[in-house]
Amino acid sequence: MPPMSKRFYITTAIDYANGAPHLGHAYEKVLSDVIARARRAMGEEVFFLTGLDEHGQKVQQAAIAEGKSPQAYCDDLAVGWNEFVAKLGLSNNDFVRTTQARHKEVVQAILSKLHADGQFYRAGHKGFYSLGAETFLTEKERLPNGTFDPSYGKVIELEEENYYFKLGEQQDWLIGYIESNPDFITPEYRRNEVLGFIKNEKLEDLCISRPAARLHWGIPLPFDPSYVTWVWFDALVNYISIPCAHGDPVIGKALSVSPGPNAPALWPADIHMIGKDILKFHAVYWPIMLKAMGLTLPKQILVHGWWQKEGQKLSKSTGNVVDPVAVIDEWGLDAFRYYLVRELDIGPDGNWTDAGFRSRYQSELANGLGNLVNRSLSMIGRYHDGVVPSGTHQLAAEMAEAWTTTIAAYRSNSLQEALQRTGALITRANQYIDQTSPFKIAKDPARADDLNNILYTLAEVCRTLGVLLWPVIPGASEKLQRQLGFQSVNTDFTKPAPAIAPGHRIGQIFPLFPRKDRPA
RNA sequence: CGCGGGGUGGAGCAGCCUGGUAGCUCGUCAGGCUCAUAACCUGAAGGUCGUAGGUUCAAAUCCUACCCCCGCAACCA
Repeated sequence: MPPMSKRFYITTAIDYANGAPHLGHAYEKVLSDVIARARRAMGEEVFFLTGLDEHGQKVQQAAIAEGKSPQAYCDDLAVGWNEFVAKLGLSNNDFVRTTQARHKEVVQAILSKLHADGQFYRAGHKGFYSLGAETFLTEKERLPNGTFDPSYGKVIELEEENYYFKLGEQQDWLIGYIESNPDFITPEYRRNEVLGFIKNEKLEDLCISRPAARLHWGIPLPFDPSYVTWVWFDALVNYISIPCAHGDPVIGKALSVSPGPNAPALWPADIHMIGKDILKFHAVYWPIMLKAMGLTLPKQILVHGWWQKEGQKLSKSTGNVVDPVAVIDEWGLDAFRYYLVRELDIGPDGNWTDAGFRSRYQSELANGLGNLVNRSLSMIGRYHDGVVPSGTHQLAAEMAEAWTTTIAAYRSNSLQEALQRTGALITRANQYIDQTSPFKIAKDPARADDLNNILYTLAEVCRTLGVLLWPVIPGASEKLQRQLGFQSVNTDFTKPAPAIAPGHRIGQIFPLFPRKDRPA
Protein backbone atom coordinates (compact mmCIF):
# COMPACT_ATOMS: atom_id res chain seq x y z
CA MET A 1 0.00 0.00 0.00
CA PRO A 2 1.38 3.41 -0.91
CA PRO A 3 1.45 5.96 1.91
CA MET A 4 -1.79 7.82 2.27
CA SER A 5 -1.49 11.15 0.56
CA LYS A 6 -3.25 14.27 1.70
CA ARG A 7 -6.90 14.10 0.81
CA PHE A 8 -9.08 16.90 -0.43
CA TYR A 9 -11.01 17.72 2.72
CA ILE A 10 -14.21 19.75 2.40
CA THR A 11 -16.70 20.60 5.11
CA THR A 12 -20.08 22.24 5.40
CA ALA A 13 -21.07 24.22 8.43
CA ILE A 14 -22.82 21.91 10.84
CA ASP A 15 -26.49 22.73 11.16
CA TYR A 16 -28.02 23.77 14.42
CA ALA A 17 -30.42 21.11 15.63
CA ASN A 18 -33.39 23.27 16.42
CA GLY A 19 -35.66 22.67 13.47
CA ALA A 20 -36.31 21.10 10.13
CA PRO A 21 -33.94 21.50 7.19
CA HIS A 22 -34.72 24.23 4.69
CA LEU A 23 -33.49 25.53 1.35
CA GLY A 24 -30.41 27.20 2.79
CA HIS A 25 -29.23 23.96 4.34
CA ALA A 26 -29.85 22.13 1.09
CA TYR A 27 -27.95 24.72 -0.91
CA GLU A 28 -24.78 24.59 1.13
CA LYS A 29 -24.77 20.81 1.15
CA VAL A 30 -25.39 20.52 -2.58
CA LEU A 31 -22.62 22.98 -3.42
CA SER A 32 -20.21 21.07 -1.22
CA ASP A 33 -21.27 17.79 -2.71
CA VAL A 34 -20.77 19.04 -6.26
CA ILE A 35 -17.25 20.17 -5.40
CA ALA A 36 -16.54 16.88 -3.63
CA ARG A 37 -17.74 14.89 -6.63
CA ALA A 38 -15.86 17.08 -9.09
CA ARG A 39 -12.64 16.58 -7.13
CA ARG A 40 -13.16 12.84 -7.09
CA ALA A 41 -13.70 12.98 -10.83
CA MET A 42 -10.36 14.79 -11.09
CA GLY A 43 -8.77 11.80 -9.45
CA GLU A 44 -8.34 13.20 -5.97
CA GLU A 45 -9.14 11.34 -2.80
CA VAL A 46 -11.85 13.33 -1.07
CA PHE A 47 -13.19 13.49 2.44
CA PHE A 48 -16.50 15.33 2.64
CA LEU A 49 -17.89 16.09 6.07
CA THR A 50 -21.26 17.46 7.15
CA GLY A 51 -23.24 17.12 10.33
CA LEU A 52 -25.19 18.54 13.22
CA ASP A 53 -24.48 20.99 16.02
CA GLU A 54 -26.48 19.64 18.93
CA HIS A 55 -25.53 21.58 22.02
CA GLY A 56 -26.85 24.85 23.36
CA GLN A 57 -29.62 26.57 25.10
CA LYS A 58 -32.20 26.42 22.36
CA VAL A 59 -31.79 22.69 22.03
CA GLN A 60 -32.10 22.31 25.77
CA GLN A 61 -35.26 24.38 25.81
CA ALA A 62 -36.80 22.66 22.80
CA ALA A 63 -36.20 19.30 24.41
CA ILE A 64 -37.86 20.39 27.61
CA ALA A 65 -40.79 21.76 25.66
CA GLU A 66 -41.27 18.38 24.03
CA GLY A 67 -40.83 16.56 27.30
CA LYS A 68 -37.71 14.76 26.11
CA SER A 69 -34.18 14.59 27.34
CA PRO A 70 -31.88 16.73 25.21
CA GLN A 71 -30.10 13.65 23.92
CA ALA A 72 -33.34 11.94 22.96
CA TYR A 73 -34.48 15.13 21.27
CA CYS A 74 -31.24 15.30 19.27
CA ASP A 75 -31.37 11.63 18.41
CA ASP A 76 -34.82 12.09 16.95
CA LEU A 77 -33.77 15.15 14.97
CA ALA A 78 -30.64 13.43 13.70
CA VAL A 79 -32.77 10.74 12.09
CA GLY A 80 -34.52 13.39 10.04
CA TRP A 81 -31.29 15.12 9.10
CA ASN A 82 -29.72 11.90 7.96
CA GLU A 83 -32.75 11.26 5.78
CA PHE A 84 -32.31 14.75 4.38
CA VAL A 85 -28.69 14.06 3.51
CA ALA A 86 -29.76 10.93 1.68
CA LYS A 87 -32.55 12.82 -0.07
CA LEU A 88 -29.98 15.28 -1.43
CA GLY A 89 -27.83 12.46 -2.73
CA LEU A 90 -24.82 13.66 -0.77
CA SER A 91 -21.60 11.73 -1.08
CA ASN A 92 -20.36 12.69 2.37
CA ASN A 93 -17.81 10.41 4.00
CA ASP A 94 -18.97 11.00 7.54
CA PHE A 95 -21.70 12.73 9.47
CA VAL A 96 -20.67 14.43 12.68
CA ARG A 97 -22.91 14.98 15.66
CA THR A 98 -21.39 17.14 18.36
CA THR A 99 -22.89 14.96 21.08
CA GLN A 100 -20.83 12.01 19.93
CA ALA A 101 -18.07 10.87 22.29
CA ARG A 102 -15.45 11.07 19.54
CA HIS A 103 -16.17 14.77 19.18
CA LYS A 104 -16.51 15.63 22.85
CA GLU A 105 -13.23 13.94 23.69
CA VAL A 106 -11.36 16.11 21.22
CA VAL A 107 -13.04 19.29 22.41
CA GLN A 108 -12.02 18.49 25.96
CA ALA A 109 -8.49 17.58 24.91
CA ILE A 110 -8.16 20.94 23.20
CA LEU A 111 -9.59 22.81 26.16
CA SER A 112 -7.18 21.06 28.50
CA LYS A 113 -4.24 21.81 26.29
CA LEU A 114 -5.12 25.48 25.87
CA HIS A 115 -5.82 25.81 29.57
CA ALA A 116 -2.44 24.29 30.39
CA ASP A 117 -0.84 26.68 27.94
CA GLY A 118 -2.33 29.64 29.76
CA GLN A 119 -4.66 30.65 26.93
CA PHE A 120 -7.65 31.05 29.24
CA TYR A 121 -8.36 33.22 32.25
CA ARG A 122 -11.31 33.64 34.54
CA ALA A 123 -13.09 36.95 34.98
CA GLY A 124 -16.38 38.41 36.04
CA HIS A 125 -19.00 40.21 34.02
CA LYS A 126 -21.85 42.30 35.32
CA GLY A 127 -24.93 43.15 33.34
CA PHE A 128 -28.64 42.85 32.82
CA TYR A 129 -29.80 39.28 32.56
CA SER A 130 -33.15 38.08 31.23
CA LEU A 131 -34.50 35.15 33.21
CA GLY A 132 -36.96 34.44 30.41
CA ALA A 133 -34.51 34.42 27.52
CA GLU A 134 -31.70 33.14 29.72
CA THR A 135 -29.26 35.58 28.26
CA PHE A 136 -27.48 38.77 29.09
CA LEU A 137 -28.93 41.85 27.48
CA THR A 138 -26.98 44.77 26.13
CA GLU A 139 -27.48 48.47 25.95
CA LYS A 140 -28.75 48.11 22.40
CA GLU A 141 -31.73 46.15 23.64
CA ARG A 142 -32.53 48.70 26.25
CA LEU A 143 -35.52 50.85 25.52
CA PRO A 144 -35.22 54.64 25.71
CA ASN A 145 -36.85 54.68 29.13
CA GLY A 146 -34.21 52.32 30.51
CA THR A 147 -36.38 49.21 30.68
CA PHE A 148 -36.34 46.16 28.44
CA ASP A 149 -38.99 44.77 26.14
CA PRO A 150 -41.60 42.79 28.10
CA SER A 151 -40.85 39.75 25.94
CA TYR A 152 -37.63 39.32 27.91
CA GLY A 153 -39.63 38.69 31.09
CA LYS A 154 -38.06 39.51 34.40
CA VAL A 155 -34.71 41.21 33.99
CA ILE A 156 -32.22 41.31 36.81
CA GLU A 157 -28.76 42.64 37.28
CA LEU A 158 -26.36 39.78 37.54
CA GLU A 159 -22.67 39.33 38.03
CA GLU A 160 -21.13 36.13 36.78
CA GLU A 161 -17.69 34.65 36.38
CA ASN A 162 -16.62 32.92 33.18
CA TYR A 163 -13.56 31.74 31.30
CA TYR A 164 -12.15 33.84 28.53
CA PHE A 165 -9.92 32.98 25.59
CA LYS A 166 -7.13 35.46 24.90
CA LEU A 167 -8.29 36.64 21.53
CA GLY A 168 -7.03 40.19 21.85
CA GLU A 169 -3.67 41.17 20.43
CA GLN A 170 -4.03 38.41 17.86
CA GLN A 171 -5.23 40.47 14.98
CA ASP A 172 -1.89 41.62 13.59
CA TRP A 173 -0.72 38.25 12.39
CA LEU A 174 -4.22 37.41 11.18
CA ILE A 175 -4.39 40.56 9.10
CA GLY A 176 -1.02 39.68 7.64
CA TYR A 177 -2.11 36.15 6.91
CA ILE A 178 -5.29 37.18 5.15
CA GLU A 179 -3.46 39.81 3.13
CA SER A 180 -0.75 37.43 2.02
CA ASN A 181 -3.19 34.60 1.23
CA PRO A 182 -5.69 36.13 -1.17
CA ASP A 183 -7.58 32.84 -1.64
CA PHE A 184 -8.03 32.21 2.06
CA ILE A 185 -11.41 33.94 2.14
CA THR A 186 -13.43 33.80 -1.07
CA PRO A 187 -15.13 35.68 -2.72
CA GLU A 188 -12.92 38.73 -2.47
CA TYR A 189 -15.59 41.02 -1.10
CA ARG A 190 -15.98 38.72 1.89
CA ARG A 191 -12.24 38.89 2.42
CA ASN A 192 -12.43 42.67 2.35
CA GLU A 193 -15.26 42.56 4.82
CA VAL A 194 -13.17 40.56 7.27
CA LEU A 195 -10.14 42.80 6.78
CA GLY A 196 -12.28 45.83 7.37
CA PHE A 197 -13.61 44.33 10.53
CA ILE A 198 -10.35 43.27 12.11
CA LYS A 199 -8.55 46.41 11.08
CA ASN A 200 -11.14 48.77 12.49
CA GLU A 201 -12.25 46.99 15.61
CA LYS A 202 -10.29 45.88 18.58
CA LEU A 203 -10.82 42.20 19.19
CA GLU A 204 -12.25 41.47 22.60
CA ASP A 205 -11.34 38.34 24.45
CA LEU A 206 -13.83 35.59 23.83
CA CYS A 207 -15.99 34.14 26.56
CA ILE A 208 -15.79 30.38 26.08
CA SER A 209 -17.87 29.10 28.97
CA ARG A 210 -21.38 29.11 30.35
CA PRO A 211 -22.24 28.21 33.93
CA ALA A 212 -23.70 24.73 34.00
CA ALA A 213 -26.30 25.95 36.43
CA ARG A 214 -27.77 28.01 33.63
CA LEU A 215 -26.95 25.81 30.68
CA HIS A 216 -26.21 22.18 31.30
CA TRP A 217 -26.56 20.95 27.69
CA GLY A 218 -22.99 21.32 26.60
CA ILE A 219 -19.53 19.87 26.93
CA PRO A 220 -18.16 20.37 30.47
CA LEU A 221 -14.89 22.23 30.78
CA PRO A 222 -12.42 19.53 31.76
CA PHE A 223 -10.73 21.83 34.26
CA ASP A 224 -13.94 23.16 35.79
CA PRO A 225 -17.06 20.99 35.48
CA SER A 226 -19.27 23.72 36.83
CA TYR A 227 -19.10 25.22 33.35
CA VAL A 228 -19.95 23.99 29.87
CA THR A 229 -18.23 25.02 26.65
CA TRP A 230 -19.52 27.94 24.62
CA VAL A 231 -21.21 26.48 21.54
CA TRP A 232 -18.86 27.93 18.94
CA PHE A 233 -15.82 26.55 20.68
CA ASP A 234 -17.63 23.25 20.51
CA ALA A 235 -19.06 23.47 16.98
CA LEU A 236 -16.01 24.72 15.08
CA VAL A 237 -13.92 21.94 16.53
CA ASN A 238 -15.91 19.40 14.53
CA TYR A 239 -13.69 20.23 11.58
CA ILE A 240 -10.76 18.68 13.40
CA SER A 241 -12.41 16.30 15.85
CA ILE A 242 -13.65 14.04 13.09
CA PRO A 243 -10.30 13.91 11.25
CA CYS A 244 -8.76 13.19 14.64
CA ALA A 245 -11.23 10.37 15.18
CA HIS A 246 -10.18 8.96 11.81
CA GLY A 247 -6.57 9.16 12.92
CA ASP A 248 -5.33 12.23 11.08
CA PRO A 249 -1.61 12.42 11.85
CA VAL A 250 -1.28 16.20 11.89
CA ILE A 251 -4.07 16.71 14.39
CA GLY A 252 -2.96 13.68 16.33
CA LYS A 253 0.46 15.19 16.76
CA ALA A 254 -0.90 18.52 17.91
CA LEU A 255 -3.16 16.85 20.45
CA SER A 256 -0.73 14.07 21.35
CA VAL A 257 -2.90 11.28 19.98
CA SER A 258 -1.20 8.56 17.97
CA PRO A 259 -2.69 7.96 14.52
CA GLY A 260 -3.98 4.56 13.57
CA PRO A 261 -2.73 2.54 10.62
CA ASN A 262 -3.93 3.71 7.22
CA ALA A 263 -5.16 6.90 8.81
CA PRO A 264 -6.13 9.42 6.15
CA ALA A 265 -4.27 12.73 6.09
CA LEU A 266 -7.01 15.35 6.10
CA TRP A 267 -5.91 18.50 7.86
CA PRO A 268 -5.69 21.25 6.85
CA ALA A 269 -9.12 21.43 5.30
CA ASP A 270 -9.15 22.47 1.67
CA ILE A 271 -12.53 24.16 1.87
CA HIS A 272 -14.84 25.24 4.66
CA MET A 273 -18.10 25.98 2.90
CA ILE A 274 -20.15 28.42 4.95
CA GLY A 275 -22.90 31.00 4.71
CA LYS A 276 -22.14 34.67 5.02
CA ASP A 277 -23.81 34.84 8.43
CA ILE A 278 -21.05 32.92 10.17
CA LEU A 279 -18.10 34.45 8.40
CA LYS A 280 -16.64 36.08 11.50
CA PHE A 281 -16.55 32.85 13.45
CA HIS A 282 -14.71 31.09 10.66
CA ALA A 283 -12.44 33.87 9.47
CA VAL A 284 -11.47 35.38 12.81
CA TYR A 285 -12.14 33.14 15.80
CA TRP A 286 -11.37 29.80 14.16
CA PRO A 287 -7.94 30.79 12.78
CA ILE A 288 -6.92 32.17 16.17
CA MET A 289 -8.12 29.02 17.89
CA LEU A 290 -6.19 26.87 15.45
CA LYS A 291 -3.03 28.87 15.88
CA ALA A 292 -3.32 28.52 19.64
CA MET A 293 -3.62 24.76 19.15
CA GLY A 294 -0.56 24.71 16.94
CA LEU A 295 -2.45 23.74 13.81
CA THR A 296 -2.24 25.24 10.35
CA LEU A 297 -5.19 27.18 9.01
CA PRO A 298 -7.67 25.81 6.49
CA LYS A 299 -6.77 26.59 2.90
CA GLN A 300 -9.99 28.30 2.01
CA ILE A 301 -13.18 29.62 3.51
CA LEU A 302 -15.72 29.65 0.72
CA VAL A 303 -18.66 31.90 1.51
CA HIS A 304 -21.97 31.47 -0.26
CA GLY A 305 -24.94 33.83 -0.28
CA TRP A 306 -28.52 33.41 0.71
CA TRP A 307 -31.67 32.67 -1.19
CA GLN A 308 -34.79 34.73 -1.36
CA LYS A 309 -38.10 33.46 -2.68
CA GLU A 310 -39.84 35.58 -5.30
CA GLY A 311 -37.75 38.57 -4.20
CA GLN A 312 -38.75 38.27 -0.56
CA LYS A 313 -36.87 37.03 2.44
CA LEU A 314 -37.49 33.41 3.30
CA SER A 315 -39.68 33.37 6.35
CA LYS A 316 -41.54 30.66 8.13
CA SER A 317 -43.94 33.10 9.70
CA THR A 318 -45.12 34.47 6.36
CA GLY A 319 -45.00 31.07 4.70
CA ASN A 320 -42.55 32.38 2.12
CA VAL A 321 -40.46 29.22 2.03
CA VAL A 322 -39.14 26.66 -0.39
CA ASP A 323 -39.45 23.11 0.87
CA PRO A 324 -36.53 21.26 -0.71
CA VAL A 325 -38.08 17.87 -0.06
CA ALA A 326 -41.32 18.85 -1.77
CA VAL A 327 -39.43 20.20 -4.80
CA ILE A 328 -37.37 17.03 -5.04
CA ASP A 329 -40.47 14.89 -4.78
CA GLU A 330 -42.18 16.81 -7.56
CA TRP A 331 -39.29 17.50 -9.95
CA GLY A 332 -36.61 15.03 -9.01
CA LEU A 333 -33.31 15.41 -7.22
CA ASP A 334 -31.29 16.18 -10.34
CA ALA A 335 -33.54 19.07 -11.33
CA PHE A 336 -33.29 20.52 -7.82
CA ARG A 337 -29.52 20.27 -7.71
CA TYR A 338 -29.22 21.65 -11.22
CA TYR A 339 -31.28 24.74 -10.45
CA LEU A 340 -29.35 25.58 -7.28
CA VAL A 341 -26.02 25.40 -9.07
CA ARG A 342 -27.10 26.93 -12.36
CA GLU A 343 -29.11 29.84 -11.05
CA LEU A 344 -26.65 31.22 -8.54
CA ASP A 345 -22.89 31.54 -8.43
CA ILE A 346 -21.20 30.88 -5.09
CA GLY A 347 -21.15 34.22 -3.32
CA PRO A 348 -24.03 36.53 -4.22
CA ASP A 349 -27.52 36.24 -2.85
CA GLY A 350 -30.01 34.58 -5.12
CA ASN A 351 -33.67 34.60 -5.82
CA TRP A 352 -35.67 31.40 -6.10
CA THR A 353 -38.69 31.78 -8.32
CA ASP A 354 -41.02 28.94 -9.13
CA ALA A 355 -41.34 30.26 -12.67
CA GLY A 356 -37.57 30.36 -13.03
CA PHE A 357 -37.23 26.86 -11.75
CA ARG A 358 -39.85 25.59 -14.17
CA SER A 359 -38.25 27.54 -17.00
CA ARG A 360 -34.77 26.13 -16.42
CA TYR A 361 -36.15 22.65 -16.10
CA GLN A 362 -38.11 22.93 -19.30
CA SER A 363 -35.63 24.75 -21.50
CA GLU A 364 -32.27 23.52 -20.27
CA LEU A 365 -32.92 20.06 -18.89
CA ALA A 366 -35.91 18.79 -20.90
CA ASN A 367 -35.61 20.65 -24.22
CA GLY A 368 -31.85 21.08 -24.10
CA LEU A 369 -29.99 18.17 -22.60
CA GLY A 370 -32.80 15.63 -22.45
CA ASN A 371 -34.07 16.21 -25.93
CA LEU A 372 -30.59 16.21 -27.45
CA VAL A 373 -29.83 12.84 -25.94
CA ASN A 374 -33.21 11.52 -26.91
CA ARG A 375 -33.09 12.60 -30.56
CA SER A 376 -29.48 11.46 -30.91
CA LEU A 377 -30.04 8.00 -29.53
CA SER A 378 -33.32 7.64 -31.28
CA MET A 379 -31.61 8.26 -34.63
CA ILE A 380 -28.94 5.71 -33.81
CA GLY A 381 -31.75 3.31 -33.06
CA ARG A 382 -33.76 4.16 -36.13
CA TYR A 383 -31.04 4.53 -38.72
CA HIS A 384 -28.41 2.14 -37.47
CA ASP A 385 -30.27 -0.54 -35.55
CA GLY A 386 -29.08 0.78 -32.19
CA VAL A 387 -25.43 0.22 -32.96
CA VAL A 388 -23.04 3.16 -32.75
CA PRO A 389 -21.32 3.30 -36.14
CA SER A 390 -17.64 4.01 -36.51
CA GLY A 391 -16.96 7.40 -38.01
CA THR A 392 -15.12 10.66 -37.81
CA HIS A 393 -15.71 12.94 -34.86
CA GLN A 394 -16.92 16.17 -36.41
CA LEU A 395 -17.28 18.14 -33.18
CA ALA A 396 -13.99 17.07 -31.67
CA ALA A 397 -12.74 20.62 -31.25
CA GLU A 398 -15.93 21.85 -29.64
CA MET A 399 -16.09 18.85 -27.37
CA ALA A 400 -12.48 19.28 -26.26
CA GLU A 401 -13.18 22.93 -25.59
CA ALA A 402 -16.19 22.11 -23.42
CA TRP A 403 -14.21 19.41 -21.65
CA THR A 404 -11.30 21.67 -20.80
CA THR A 405 -13.25 24.75 -19.82
CA THR A 406 -15.85 22.87 -17.79
CA ILE A 407 -13.25 21.04 -15.75
CA ALA A 408 -11.26 24.24 -15.24
CA ALA A 409 -14.42 25.89 -13.96
CA TYR A 410 -15.06 23.05 -11.52
CA ARG A 411 -11.48 23.32 -10.35
CA SER A 412 -11.92 26.98 -9.48
CA ASN A 413 -15.28 26.27 -7.80
CA SER A 414 -17.06 28.23 -10.53
CA LEU A 415 -19.88 25.75 -10.61
CA GLN A 416 -22.31 28.01 -12.41
CA GLU A 417 -19.76 28.58 -15.14
CA ALA A 418 -19.12 24.86 -15.40
CA LEU A 419 -22.76 24.32 -16.31
CA GLN A 420 -22.64 27.19 -18.77
CA ARG A 421 -19.61 25.68 -20.48
CA THR A 422 -21.24 22.29 -20.71
CA GLY A 423 -24.45 23.93 -21.87
CA ALA A 424 -22.60 25.50 -24.77
CA LEU A 425 -21.82 22.02 -26.07
CA ILE A 426 -25.47 21.04 -25.83
CA THR A 427 -26.44 24.07 -27.88
CA ARG A 428 -23.70 23.36 -30.38
CA ALA A 429 -24.81 19.76 -30.82
CA ASN A 430 -28.40 20.79 -31.43
CA GLN A 431 -27.21 23.23 -34.08
CA TYR A 432 -25.07 20.51 -35.59
CA ILE A 433 -28.04 18.21 -36.01
CA ASP A 434 -29.96 20.92 -37.76
CA GLN A 435 -27.09 21.83 -40.03
CA THR A 436 -26.21 18.29 -41.00
CA SER A 437 -29.79 16.99 -41.17
CA PRO A 438 -29.07 13.32 -40.55
CA PHE A 439 -32.78 12.60 -40.94
CA LYS A 440 -32.53 13.66 -44.58
CA ILE A 441 -29.24 11.96 -45.25
CA ALA A 442 -30.68 8.74 -43.90
CA LYS A 443 -32.97 8.58 -46.89
CA ASP A 444 -30.03 8.50 -49.28
CA PRO A 445 -28.13 5.16 -49.12
CA ALA A 446 -25.26 6.72 -51.03
CA ARG A 447 -24.51 8.95 -48.06
CA ALA A 448 -24.11 6.24 -45.47
CA ASP A 449 -20.64 7.45 -44.52
CA ASP A 450 -21.91 10.95 -43.80
CA LEU A 451 -24.67 9.55 -41.66
CA ASN A 452 -22.27 7.36 -39.74
CA ASN A 453 -20.05 10.32 -38.98
CA ILE A 454 -22.97 12.26 -37.58
CA LEU A 455 -24.35 9.45 -35.46
CA TYR A 456 -20.92 8.64 -34.12
CA THR A 457 -20.27 12.29 -33.31
CA LEU A 458 -23.55 12.59 -31.43
CA ALA A 459 -22.89 9.46 -29.42
CA GLU A 460 -19.52 10.81 -28.34
CA VAL A 461 -20.96 14.19 -27.43
CA CYS A 462 -23.73 12.61 -25.37
CA ARG A 463 -21.30 10.47 -23.47
CA THR A 464 -19.08 13.42 -22.72
CA LEU A 465 -22.06 15.40 -21.49
CA GLY A 466 -22.87 12.57 -19.13
CA VAL A 467 -19.38 12.61 -17.65
CA LEU A 468 -19.14 16.39 -17.32
CA LEU A 469 -22.53 16.74 -15.68
CA TRP A 470 -22.04 13.95 -13.18
CA PRO A 471 -20.99 16.14 -10.22
CA VAL A 472 -24.16 18.21 -10.45
CA ILE A 473 -26.73 15.72 -11.66
CA PRO A 474 -25.32 12.29 -10.85
CA GLY A 475 -28.65 10.52 -11.30
CA ALA A 476 -29.27 11.84 -14.80
CA SER A 477 -25.64 11.24 -15.71
CA GLU A 478 -26.00 7.60 -14.82
CA LYS A 479 -29.28 7.27 -16.70
CA LEU A 480 -27.74 8.93 -19.74
CA GLN A 481 -24.77 6.61 -19.78
CA ARG A 482 -26.97 3.59 -19.28
CA GLN A 483 -29.11 4.64 -22.24
CA LEU A 484 -25.92 4.87 -24.22
CA GLY A 485 -25.42 1.23 -23.36
CA PHE A 486 -22.65 1.49 -20.79
CA GLN A 487 -22.85 -0.80 -17.81
CA SER A 488 -20.40 1.16 -15.66
CA VAL A 489 -20.75 4.88 -15.22
CA ASN A 490 -17.79 6.97 -16.31
CA THR A 491 -17.01 9.75 -13.85
CA ASP A 492 -13.40 10.35 -14.78
CA PHE A 493 -12.17 13.86 -15.57
CA THR A 494 -8.54 12.87 -15.75
CA LYS A 495 -8.85 11.79 -19.35
CA PRO A 496 -11.55 12.10 -21.99
CA ALA A 497 -13.77 9.07 -22.26
CA PRO A 498 -12.30 6.45 -24.59
CA ALA A 499 -13.79 6.46 -28.07
CA ILE A 500 -16.90 4.35 -28.27
CA ALA A 501 -15.91 1.00 -29.72
CA PRO A 502 -17.28 -0.03 -33.11
CA GLY A 503 -20.29 -2.28 -32.70
CA HIS A 504 -21.26 -0.77 -29.35
CA ARG A 505 -24.99 -1.14 -28.83
CA ILE A 506 -27.03 1.52 -27.06
CA GLY A 507 -29.50 0.72 -24.29
CA GLN A 508 -33.14 1.41 -23.83
CA ILE A 509 -34.15 5.01 -24.56
CA PHE A 510 -36.43 7.09 -22.37
CA PRO A 511 -36.71 10.83 -21.67
CA LEU A 512 -34.15 11.96 -19.12
CA PHE A 513 -36.24 14.92 -17.99
CA PRO A 514 -39.86 14.49 -19.06
CA ARG A 515 -41.56 17.74 -19.92
CA LYS A 516 -44.14 18.93 -17.46
CA ASP A 517 -46.58 20.87 -19.58
CA ARG A 518 -49.61 20.17 -17.49
CA PRO A 519 -49.99 19.90 -13.77
CA ALA A 520 -49.47 16.30 -12.76
C1' C B 1 -21.75 57.85 8.85
C1' G B 2 -23.27 50.06 12.24
C1' C B 3 -21.76 46.02 8.47
C1' G B 4 -22.50 43.96 3.77
C1' G B 5 -24.74 42.98 -1.18
C1' G B 6 -27.10 44.85 -5.49
C1' G B 7 -29.04 48.49 -9.56
C1' U B 8 -27.01 45.48 -17.24
C1' G B 9 -32.92 45.40 -23.45
C1' G B 10 -40.13 42.98 -20.80
C1' A B 11 -38.38 38.95 -16.53
C1' G B 12 -34.16 36.45 -14.16
C1' C B 13 -28.88 36.45 -14.50
C1' A B 14 -23.32 36.55 -16.49
C1' G B 15 -19.54 40.02 -17.80
C1' C B 16 -16.41 44.10 -13.76
C1' C B 17 -10.57 41.66 -10.35
C1' U B 18 -6.75 41.33 -15.60
C1' G B 19 -10.68 48.63 -19.61
C1' G B 20 -11.03 47.67 -26.23
C1' U B 21 -17.48 44.60 -31.02
C1' A B 22 -22.86 44.01 -24.23
C1' G B 23 -23.31 37.56 -23.39
C1' C B 24 -26.90 33.62 -21.38
C1' U B 25 -31.97 31.51 -20.21
C1' C B 26 -37.01 32.95 -20.73
C1' G B 27 -40.59 36.16 -23.24
C1' U B 28 -42.22 38.86 -28.15
C1' C B 29 -42.29 38.85 -33.74
C1' A B 30 -41.03 36.40 -38.49
C1' G B 31 -39.09 32.18 -41.01
C1' G B 32 -37.04 26.95 -41.35
C1' C B 33 -36.96 21.76 -40.00
C1' U B 34 -39.49 17.16 -38.73
C1' C B 35 -34.82 12.84 -35.91
C1' A B 36 -36.75 14.23 -31.02
C1' U B 37 -39.83 15.20 -24.82
C1' A B 38 -45.65 20.29 -29.29
C1' A B 39 -38.95 19.53 -28.67
C1' C B 40 -34.77 21.72 -32.40
C1' C B 41 -32.48 25.60 -35.77
C1' U B 42 -32.20 30.65 -38.12
C1' G B 43 -33.26 35.81 -38.24
C1' A B 44 -35.47 40.37 -36.10
C1' A B 45 -37.20 44.04 -32.63
C1' G B 46 -35.78 45.71 -27.82
C1' G B 47 -30.40 48.27 -23.57
C1' U B 48 -27.78 56.33 -22.72
C1' C B 49 -25.05 48.81 -18.48
C1' G B 50 -28.92 53.61 -11.45
C1' U B 51 -27.30 59.29 -11.72
C1' A B 52 -23.37 62.99 -12.16
C1' G B 53 -18.39 63.92 -12.61
C1' G B 54 -13.13 62.11 -13.23
C1' U B 55 -8.82 59.06 -15.29
C1' U B 56 -7.85 57.14 -20.37
C1' C B 57 -6.80 57.01 -27.30
C1' A B 58 -10.80 53.86 -25.19
C1' A B 59 -15.09 52.75 -19.24
C1' A B 60 -20.61 48.16 -17.93
C1' U B 61 -15.42 47.37 -16.37
C1' C B 62 -10.84 51.86 -12.76
C1' C B 63 -11.62 56.53 -9.25
C1' U B 64 -15.05 60.13 -6.59
C1' A B 65 -19.83 61.77 -5.06
C1' C B 66 -24.89 60.95 -4.90
C1' C B 67 -29.83 58.31 -5.52
C1' C B 68 -32.63 53.84 -5.02
C1' C B 69 -33.52 48.53 -3.53
C1' C B 70 -32.17 44.47 -0.32
C1' G B 71 -29.89 41.39 3.49
C1' C B 72 -27.47 41.11 8.22
C1' A B 73 -27.01 43.19 13.31
C1' A B 74 -25.26 37.50 17.36
C1' C B 75 -26.40 32.35 23.14
C1' C B 76 -23.70 40.08 21.55
C1' A B 77 -19.93 36.80 27.64
